[in-house]
Amino acid sequence: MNSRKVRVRFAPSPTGPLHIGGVRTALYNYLFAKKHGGDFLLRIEDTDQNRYVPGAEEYIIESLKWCGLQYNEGVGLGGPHAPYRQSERKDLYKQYADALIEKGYAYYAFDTPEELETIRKQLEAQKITFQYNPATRIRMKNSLTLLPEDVKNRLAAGEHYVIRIKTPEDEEIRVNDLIRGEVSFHSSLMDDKVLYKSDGMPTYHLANVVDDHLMEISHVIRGEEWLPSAPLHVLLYRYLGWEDSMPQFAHLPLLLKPEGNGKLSKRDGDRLGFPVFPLQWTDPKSGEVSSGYRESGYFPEAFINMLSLLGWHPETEQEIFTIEELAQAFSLERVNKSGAKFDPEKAKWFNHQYLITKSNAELAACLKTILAEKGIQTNDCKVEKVCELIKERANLIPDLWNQSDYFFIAPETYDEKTIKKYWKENTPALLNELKNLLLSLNDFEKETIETATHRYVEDNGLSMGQVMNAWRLSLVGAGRGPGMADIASVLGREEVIARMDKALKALG
RNA sequence: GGCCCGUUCGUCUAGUCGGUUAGGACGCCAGGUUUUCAUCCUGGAAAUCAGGGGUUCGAGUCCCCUACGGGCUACCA
Repeated sequence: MNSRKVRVRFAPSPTGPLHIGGVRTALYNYLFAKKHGGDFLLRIEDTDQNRYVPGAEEYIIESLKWCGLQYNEGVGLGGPHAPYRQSERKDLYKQYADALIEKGYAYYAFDTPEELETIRKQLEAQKITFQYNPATRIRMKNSLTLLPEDVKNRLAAGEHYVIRIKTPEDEEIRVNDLIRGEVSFHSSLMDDKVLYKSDGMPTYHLANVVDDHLMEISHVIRGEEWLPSAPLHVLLYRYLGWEDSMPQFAHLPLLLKPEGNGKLSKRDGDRLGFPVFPLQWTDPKSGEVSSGYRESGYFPEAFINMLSLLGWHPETEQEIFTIEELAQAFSLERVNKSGAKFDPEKAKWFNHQYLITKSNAELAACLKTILAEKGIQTNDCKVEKVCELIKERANLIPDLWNQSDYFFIAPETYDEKTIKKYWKENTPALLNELKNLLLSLNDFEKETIETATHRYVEDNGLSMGQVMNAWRLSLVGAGRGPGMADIASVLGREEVIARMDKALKALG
């Protein structure tokens, strides 16, 4: 049992965009599979037709692709256990529900949703929560209480029914969790969950267990919200006769809101100003747009690296990992038990770490896209040079533009603070002298400019600050950016002189 | 309400076999480098290990209780 091949799955429900908690679950599954040379599958759990959201499945697939979480089998790819979409496996599940009934581990229930709702409401008034369980099922309308003849007639008449598990009355059910250790539940507190719905679809519980078994899943790595139903799943494996090959469970802690309490939700992102989704998502019904990491200018490697450390810690203090290194270092034993609050600031730091290691050509490609959107014409050589100069200053891809705009567009305004600090009475005279000096140079290479301007400062007993910062103000419009010789050489002599003239005119 | 899980600097966390000045990272602050910003370097503040009881020569580490947080409690996943 322990020597069997590692096969894990990511099994989202297409009810909307995948949020970063889901991506992390997929990531941990992926890393675990990679680490053990196993398989990683994508299964779509669309057994609830009412909650189906168009585009969600495509979104999930595209997200995994962007993150680089390549799966070996699954929706869109196929594989030996196809189909991988539960709605397409619909016919498969009924036989297992029937088998359970036959063995006496499940039963038909004819109570309508309305009837159950009424009972719930009545009990709620008495502050009692209704549970369909060993204690109450004898009072309900099901094949345990009805005459066999009656049941047969109802079924023959096509009456709506569900199939519920027959929970044992007094049994301790132990679930071994790879992250939490042994967790036990008492069966008397569990309910007779519906396994098969009246619409002919299985519920998550049945479909999940059946598919995991059929697909030979060795480890179920999923969110903590599933821990309470784990004993039900254990029971199902047992009743279906699959206990020997039951997968091992690992329930991941949840991702929490950055501030306040509660788990991270769709709303938090845009309220707090950071994405909760890997990709931008437009709600097909409301048209509401939620931002994504990709569109916000994160690199997938950085995004993945950041997520990997949210709830897991390697043995060393290394923080920057390629996905291969992550797979190598990953282990479920080192996954935390407690929920993690997401920190947008650290996410930016991660991106910066990746951004500065990118080649100038790669960054230039990113910047060129932005320039094109803005309709700015330029040449590749310049864009690459600009990227080299400003990469230390950028966190996200859009910063490539935010930190380099002045290379492409002359300043329209001049920063007040910088004016106050560096634009003195003698500044115009200095800039005019500097202008003449620049005009007299044989070429406009960085080194030439640097040598000449430095000598000018020295020969005239000036300070670097008073000359360079005023010059900077005239070319950039503010006190930021790389060295002046760099900026000037990229801008070119003509543009530099024009900007100096413009500043002299504007600031006097 | 019931059941289950959790609780180390603001945040992510190290700490797995009980003996540490409780370590790192992000962020923050200060200083340095730099013509500015950013980077970089150095330093700093920051957790009485949720609280209280035990066990022990000794507990963040083991046990119990309490508090707080979270999850689940659908013919949703």
